[in-house]
Amino acid sequence: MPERPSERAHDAVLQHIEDSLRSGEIKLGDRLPGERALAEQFGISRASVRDAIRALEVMGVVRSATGSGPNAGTIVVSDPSSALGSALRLHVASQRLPVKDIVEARVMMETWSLAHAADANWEPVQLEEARKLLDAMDDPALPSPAFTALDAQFHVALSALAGNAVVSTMMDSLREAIREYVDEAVRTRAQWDDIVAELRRQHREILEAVERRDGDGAAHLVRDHIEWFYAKTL
Amino acid sequence: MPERPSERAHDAVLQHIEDSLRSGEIKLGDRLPGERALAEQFGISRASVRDAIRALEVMGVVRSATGSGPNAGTIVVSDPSSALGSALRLHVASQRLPVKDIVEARVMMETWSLAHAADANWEPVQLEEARKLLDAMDDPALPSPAFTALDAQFHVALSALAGNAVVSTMMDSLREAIREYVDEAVRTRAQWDDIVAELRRQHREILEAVERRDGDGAAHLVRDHIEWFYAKTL
DNA sequence: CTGCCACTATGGTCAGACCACATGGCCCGG
DNA sequence: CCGGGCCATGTGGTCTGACCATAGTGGCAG
Repeated sequence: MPERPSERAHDAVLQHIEDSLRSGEIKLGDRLPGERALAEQFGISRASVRDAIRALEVMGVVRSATGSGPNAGTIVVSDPSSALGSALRLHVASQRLPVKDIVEARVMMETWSLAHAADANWEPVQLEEARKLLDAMDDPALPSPAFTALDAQFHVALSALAGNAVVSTMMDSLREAIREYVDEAVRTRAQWDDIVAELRRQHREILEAVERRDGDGAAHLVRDHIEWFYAKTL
Repeated sequence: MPERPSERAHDAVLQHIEDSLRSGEIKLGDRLPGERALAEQFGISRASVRDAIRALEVMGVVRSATGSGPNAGTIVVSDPSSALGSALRLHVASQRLPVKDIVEARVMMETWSLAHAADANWEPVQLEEARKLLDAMDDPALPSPAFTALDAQFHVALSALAGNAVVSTMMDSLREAIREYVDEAVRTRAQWDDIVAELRRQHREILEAVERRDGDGAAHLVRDHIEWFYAKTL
């Protein structure tokens, strides 16, 4: 198999980073060598190194910052949610992925999460944080974008109870992908106050179902909750 | 709204492309202007344009090719699966996303797909293509990587029956994220021939359940199928 | 001891050049 | 008139070297 399809200069860096990540040689929070150092190390130009870094940044694997000190440079983070969210958002924009399917997928994941949360081992503090989010959402003076942001955090917090990082990450991504879409729809919506009141009620109801370990009940409630909201706004 | 959070030079291009995508000004299959043209158009350097193009490429929104002619240049494609798959693979490598959760998420999506496929309107030709994949997998001389590749296609074809682009895309991504992982496990596995024989049997069984519109049956079969396979190999 | 400021290392951007590649048309020979 | 080979052209890919903006750091002066 003498195939060498990846002669691209920056692929070498990409491959090396991935291998180092897999072997544990570099891990979350570590700083990568500077771009100039990597360029010399691999015998390629700094521009090509930047290509690789850019790719990693888009995928949410690293974060770059200028300046000096411990917070500067290229640091290994792990933020799959926003990375996947951005990608999905663009594919929604290009009409490759219908919004309807996004919502449907979200219902699938969220019902699954709550159904499984009933049998999972989560810390009571997790539920408490979700409740604090609901308390914050009770503020009548809250502008709608702030409300929807808290709403997103609440749903992510709930889905995290199932203990599956992939599912909650993807849920977060889906939400992020259509966030602007939803905010725009909400902004032009009359009767927003009435909708918010109903959302608050439904949220409390869902939280109580989770609290009493009623997985099926919580799943049904959240399905109705999401579908009601999207029917009302979109 | 005097906010200018995006001072980055390449963000302007990114934003413009996204807007053009959303407005339908550019659509799938279109060619973007050349990098030099874009640089002049936005008053930035070609390097910054390349940063934006690279980001789009990583997200699976465009594809770049050298040379001239209709197949060269930067073309709008829409390949979310491989893009999300690559990103997920790296996050698995960095141990941010456990393989166990990937498999669990895959079970969730695939059971959902088959359960919904029973009520969905799919073309009989879709089932026929899935069957052809199974026929190809009957070849006893098939090397294991080719078998698992066909297996992946079969599962994607099945999940496509539910008619949800987001779910089948994510399923494909999950599969891609742990493909090398699975292939490696399979390669070092004794009794591979026996496993393949059982996989073939289960595949036919699943296909038949879908064919007779038995959604619950198909869902249960595919759950057992996936969990059996991963218990056997990983 | 304190506050200011130059120094330094980082990523971000720019400019201009050359390379590898694929096409399409031109030219020349048949 | 036709066919094949060759080169002009335009594409992305890479390289070089420079300068800018930023943010810690450490020394220096008060």
